[in-house]
Amino acid sequence: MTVTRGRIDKRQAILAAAFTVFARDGYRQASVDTVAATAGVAKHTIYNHFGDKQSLFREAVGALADDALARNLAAVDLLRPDREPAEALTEVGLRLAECYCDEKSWALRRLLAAEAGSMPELLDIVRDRATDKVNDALADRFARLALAGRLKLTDPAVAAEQFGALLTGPLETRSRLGTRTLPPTELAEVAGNAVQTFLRAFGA
Amino acid sequence: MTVTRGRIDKRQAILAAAFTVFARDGYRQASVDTVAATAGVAKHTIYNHFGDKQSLFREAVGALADDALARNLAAVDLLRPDREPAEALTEVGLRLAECYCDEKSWALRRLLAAEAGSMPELLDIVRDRATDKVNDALADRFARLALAGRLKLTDPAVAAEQFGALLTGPLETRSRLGTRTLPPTELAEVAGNAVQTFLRAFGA
DNA sequence: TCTGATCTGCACTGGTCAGTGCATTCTACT
DNA sequence: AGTAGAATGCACTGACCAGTGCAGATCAGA
Repeated sequence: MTVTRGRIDKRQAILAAAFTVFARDGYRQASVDTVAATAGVAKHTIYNHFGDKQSLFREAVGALADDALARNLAAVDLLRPDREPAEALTEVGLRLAECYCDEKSWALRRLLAAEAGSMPELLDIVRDRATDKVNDALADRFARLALAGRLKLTDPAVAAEQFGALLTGPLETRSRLGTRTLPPTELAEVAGNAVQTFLRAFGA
Repeated sequence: MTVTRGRIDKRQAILAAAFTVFARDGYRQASVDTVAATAGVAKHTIYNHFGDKQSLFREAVGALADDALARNLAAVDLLRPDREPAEALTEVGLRLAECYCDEKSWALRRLLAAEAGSMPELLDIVRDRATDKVNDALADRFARLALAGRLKLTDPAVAAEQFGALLTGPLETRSRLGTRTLPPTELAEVAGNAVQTFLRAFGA
């Protein structure tokens, strides 16, 4: 359609294929040839677009972070101050847990951990583009709930940090770093436990 | 001294060097030649002892898990039912946080995450030899405290899971997967926050 | 139809590395 | 002193892979 439409399509296809392959094989193990084959594209095309393997990896990770951000913010957005906290928190907790346990989210975290040593800037990319914003949004909602007298807390940021921890910690352990898929009932159980403890500590 | 003393010493030296190198370079990137050089040993000696690179890695990870287990259990052991829970929990929390933030512990977790896809049995090794036992010990202490009327909780295992999560979650975020070293004051802050929230939820 | 940019297929270089083979040396025990 | 198991040094194979070069195909817009 537009001047560079075909070019943009290739780029997207490459990024998607890249993440798939990196997620499956790991950054080092994955070969650019495999990415090219998966994307249905010549290896040269990849180098034309991204320069080298590392830049391709960075961009693929960034794209995934943007994806994750959108889904997480949509979940947090359900936490409106006029809703009953217990009910709203349970829904938000479950949604966030689902985001966190998404296959691609696990892959992203494993890739980050694997390459944190050699490419520490990756962590900043993901934090700047996703993690921090989700945490801020959650803290903002908590602050509003506190103002409305529906939560008792001194520091909304800490509350957000801990709500997240109560979800992610158990999920990480139980799903074995994402190598085991949790049944929906267990997801709900973890979210329920988190909300229960959170409200015991901070409920009005 | 004994018949195989020299042999055992070599083995230990290799395991220590292996973990150091794997921790620094990652499993794929690390070369057996580098491990041999670091251990001050011929490459052949490594293959004599461990067969191949993967087995060496497994054994090095297992040894680290044993180390970590000992230090974590020592921390949990401070939680005696006759102590004031607030005080004891704070001390235990801080100790556990220190264990968790140990340089080698971070390296171990990063290696696990990196290779979880290709060697899922690693996760079982570490869980069987360390994680599960620490959690069980903690749950056991919580159960005793509840019996003594010093905690109000329905499920000690869930309480232990969540106490751990309140520590590890914030530590993971703040230290950026272990790439940033937390100042002792921040460690204490995280532990303090965790204990405060935990006692708000479960304190008698 | 022409032109320039992009894409493709293929072959190639240079480098790394796991694992092996062999001849030699060391060490501990008898 | 003698012997067997262990350790060493070194050279080598086979495989994998990032990145490049080139010659030709494709497709856009003028």
